[in-house]
Amino acid sequence: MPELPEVQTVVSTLQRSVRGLRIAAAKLLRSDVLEPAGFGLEAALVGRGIAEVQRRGKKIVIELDDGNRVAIHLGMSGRLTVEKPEEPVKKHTHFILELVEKSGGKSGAKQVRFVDPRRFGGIFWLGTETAADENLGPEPLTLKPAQLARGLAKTSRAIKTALLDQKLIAGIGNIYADEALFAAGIDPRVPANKLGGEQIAKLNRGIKRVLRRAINHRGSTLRDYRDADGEPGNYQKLHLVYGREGEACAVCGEPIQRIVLGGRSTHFCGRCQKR
DNA sequence: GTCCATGTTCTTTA
DNA sequence: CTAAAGAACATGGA
Repeated sequence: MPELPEVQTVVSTLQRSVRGLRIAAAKLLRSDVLEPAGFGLEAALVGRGIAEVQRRGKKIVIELDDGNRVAIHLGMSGRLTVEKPEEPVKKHTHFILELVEKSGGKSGAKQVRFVDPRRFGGIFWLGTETAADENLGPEPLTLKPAQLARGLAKTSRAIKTALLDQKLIAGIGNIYADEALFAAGIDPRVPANKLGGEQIAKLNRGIKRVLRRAINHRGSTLRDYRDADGEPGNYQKLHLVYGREGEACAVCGEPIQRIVLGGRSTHFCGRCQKR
């Protein structure tokens, strides 16, 4: 469920509560969520401080005070939440980090817990060498139109499908692809390499506008998504096409259509979005 | 029971 | 060989 705005919100809430803390314990409750398989994750983490928490595409990157990094991908149903150690451990909890103040104080211990029922997500040990970047295209919030144009020119897939390709642009998923195409007034079925320069510029602005607004509203909660404090997002209320099949388009009143593109449901307004 | 789901990767097809 | 299309992964909710 988490796309760039949701992951960014988790990272922001996490930064506030765990940056600078020391890892007192680490428990991997389900080893198959870890890559590389069999890596000594717990030993590598215990005793280290958390230097920084960052986002790259849809990945959460935790940087330790020794320069090593671990990435967490939430997949479709994953959550990374901060909880008190005495809180009951939820079903499908695969990993727990126990954190304490660096200056000894045993009070105020907290845990970061990774819960992921569907297990499409995972934990990736990056060490100091592996780039968090691997297989990821540019960040959409700082993307330049010429960069976007270069990526889109390389493929004849429908623009909607191309936007979901993380190697082309990192962080956009099914919700924001539909919303960005509506914002830009572009038909999701148009082949990516058939878009004109003006349309690409419009799309680039649409992507940024939609993602920024979604971040301001703390992401979209459809079912599973929560930030690190357990709070849902609000942007789902402002979706103009996603999940609104049959409802009147907010701009022209035409019913929103739903089709399937690249195996994913796709929502758009047949009147506002042109080829 | 059926269908669908905020994602990615592997396999098959053209 | 390569790009695109399709299937698969695992769980739960409607």
